[in-house]
Amino acid sequence: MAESDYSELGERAQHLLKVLVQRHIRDGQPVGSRALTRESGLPLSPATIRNVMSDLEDLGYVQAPHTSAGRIPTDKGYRFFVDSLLTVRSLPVSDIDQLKIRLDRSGGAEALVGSASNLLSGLTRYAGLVTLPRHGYGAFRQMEFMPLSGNRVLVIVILNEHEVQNRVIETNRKFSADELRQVSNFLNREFAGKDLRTVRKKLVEDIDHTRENVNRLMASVVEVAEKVFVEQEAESDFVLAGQTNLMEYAELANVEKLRELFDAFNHKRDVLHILDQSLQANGVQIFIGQESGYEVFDGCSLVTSSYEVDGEVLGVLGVIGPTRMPYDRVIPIVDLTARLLGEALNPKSPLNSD
Amino acid sequence: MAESDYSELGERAQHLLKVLVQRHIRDGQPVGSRALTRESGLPLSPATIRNVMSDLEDLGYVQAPHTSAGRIPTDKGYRFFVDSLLTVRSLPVSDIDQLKIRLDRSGGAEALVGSASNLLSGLTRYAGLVTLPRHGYGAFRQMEFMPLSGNRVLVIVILNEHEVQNRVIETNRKFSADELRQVSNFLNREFAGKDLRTVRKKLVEDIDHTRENVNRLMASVVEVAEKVFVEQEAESDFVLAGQTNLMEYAELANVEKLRELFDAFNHKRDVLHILDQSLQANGVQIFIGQESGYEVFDGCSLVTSSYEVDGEVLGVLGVIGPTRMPYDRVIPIVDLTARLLGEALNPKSPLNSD
DNA sequence: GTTAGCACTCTCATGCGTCGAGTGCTAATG
DNA sequence: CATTAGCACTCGACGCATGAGAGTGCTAAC
Repeated sequence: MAESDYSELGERAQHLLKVLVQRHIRDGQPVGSRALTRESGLPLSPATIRNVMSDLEDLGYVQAPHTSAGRIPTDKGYRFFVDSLLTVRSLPVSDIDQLKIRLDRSGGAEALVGSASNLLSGLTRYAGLVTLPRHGYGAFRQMEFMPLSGNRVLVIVILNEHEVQNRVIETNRKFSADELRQVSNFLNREFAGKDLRTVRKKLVEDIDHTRENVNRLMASVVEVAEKVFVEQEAESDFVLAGQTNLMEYAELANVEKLRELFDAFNHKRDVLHILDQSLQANGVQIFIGQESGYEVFDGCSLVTSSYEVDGEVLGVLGVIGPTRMPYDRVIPIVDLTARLLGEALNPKSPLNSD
Repeated sequence: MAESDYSELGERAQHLLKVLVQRHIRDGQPVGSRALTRESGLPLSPATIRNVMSDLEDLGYVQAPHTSAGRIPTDKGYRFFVDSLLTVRSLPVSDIDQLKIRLDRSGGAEALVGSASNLLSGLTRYAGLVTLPRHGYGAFRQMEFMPLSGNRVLVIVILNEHEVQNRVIETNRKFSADELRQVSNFLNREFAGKDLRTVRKKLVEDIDHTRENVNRLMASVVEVAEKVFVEQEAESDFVLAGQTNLMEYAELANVEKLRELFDAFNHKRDVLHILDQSLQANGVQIFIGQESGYEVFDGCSLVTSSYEVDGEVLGVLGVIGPTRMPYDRVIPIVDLTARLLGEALNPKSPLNSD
């Protein structure tokens, strides 16, 4: 049998690795040569299998916990499995329905994201995570100002039907309610719905035509608006659901390990860094074990996908669970959730009665 | 020695119970009769102690894990300990300083509450929890309404310099911007700065008074305002910090138990119910084990205190940890945190440069 | 009421032998 | 030359006995 693949692994070895990983995913036990002869479907004796296993071990795809146990896949083994050997199942209708029905579209983006996270964790029984969507398009719908005491002004930015942000800014002088009303009228008339960059350019052009002080206000208003968007971008955050699910899995069952993991969730930094990597790529991405560069995630895998609205990537979602995970089931769940979330976030979608 | 106490326990038994609990809190082991003779300071032989222990066991204050182990306190034993035997230490200056300095007063109420929760968990190495303050006390400064599409109206409630809340509400008919302006003018003129409860009472009175002659709008005003207030009040929630700290403690170290506990934190309902009980009482309250009525908290204790501004209770804070907990240290921490939080929340406080 | 003495109980750690699973190696085989 | 049967070997899991240590309850004496 000639090697039909460029890889270092022959076809037979690949097939055996596939069976081994599948079996190990199923029951979590080390897989012995006898079991493989039975399940591989190949007409090979255990002894032959052992030779192949020995090769696989030398190449780093599998390892033996101790001398007289079967083999379990290494991270490298899992990596090869998901990259080359995995055949993704199509999702059972019941799951698809669950996702479609139970995704809560009634609230704002935050509620939506929370709901998606819950669904992910519920369907997979792992921890679900979804980053909050960036408001990359940078358009506001309406802006209002309200005078506070002193020189402070409350700026309210209405992004869409559900999202409202507010900030208190310090201006260089006191503005009356009337003045502020004028400003907001002007801004809303001229710029509502426009991209923020356009707004700023236009304002800079107009700067001579308008009275000095009001202009200043507008400038700082635009600054604030920008801050709102930038902050949204920077303040990237994610919603975690079902982290306690992870306590069910034997491979993570020692308290030490779990604590590290939970702490990582709380600090968010490391998790966000990994999720960021997924932001660029499109489609489902898989991080196995320490591949991500973080020791904490040893023994864990992340299955992620970016989600997008109108072709623009707004965020990432996914699940985190033990590396020993039924990828063929988890991948389509993550994939579909990402698509549904993107759709639900799209104000133009026919499903959204905006 | 005559019984100098009305309780079922003689003085000597009480003293021995106290020493036993203290020792058990210190090292977590069952306490034997020999250890007690040594540490009690009483001129008694182990045999005598054993007799007393036997009595204490019959009465349910202590129990023996097995025949030939020492005794450990039961929940009832702990209860008696904290009620009658405990002498609270005064807090080391370093802790007081930590609390005073590290309580973050720069942000709004939410930031403050988060900071308090962190401090609680940091100082005790248990989980800290703080409910968000009810806004029932204060005055709202200003209210504004903004029409959105359909029957939706954006309601903005400015509570103080830092707190601005907004809600999107669904009204029974469409309001024009002018109508809404009238409404907010009316509300601000009549009620700005008034206590929210007064406002509500006044509004309810007005609804009878003016039902006939004033237009439909006014009725809607009442309804709208009511909705905002009610939602504010109902949204009782707490901020949890350092839950992973709990994974350090041996008595909670099995994953099963921890999971139940964490799930309880997530669902919030049970925890909130217990915290509510503490809302009535003033001063530090202690819930030991299942006293609270929830099985989940077996093996755990909550030390809570309500916090108040100007004599009005706004919320509850506390820590949750294993029942085997150095109460003499934890109690003053909770107590002081509650007082500091109340002070930091008080807009009239000289510390707050409002 | 208190105490010394003693038999008893229970946990925990240790060591030992056995079993089962699975391996690596070697020599035989088609 | 790849494949296979056979076999000795290794390792973890389990059950069992054993002994030490800690602490108790009971009884009889003080």
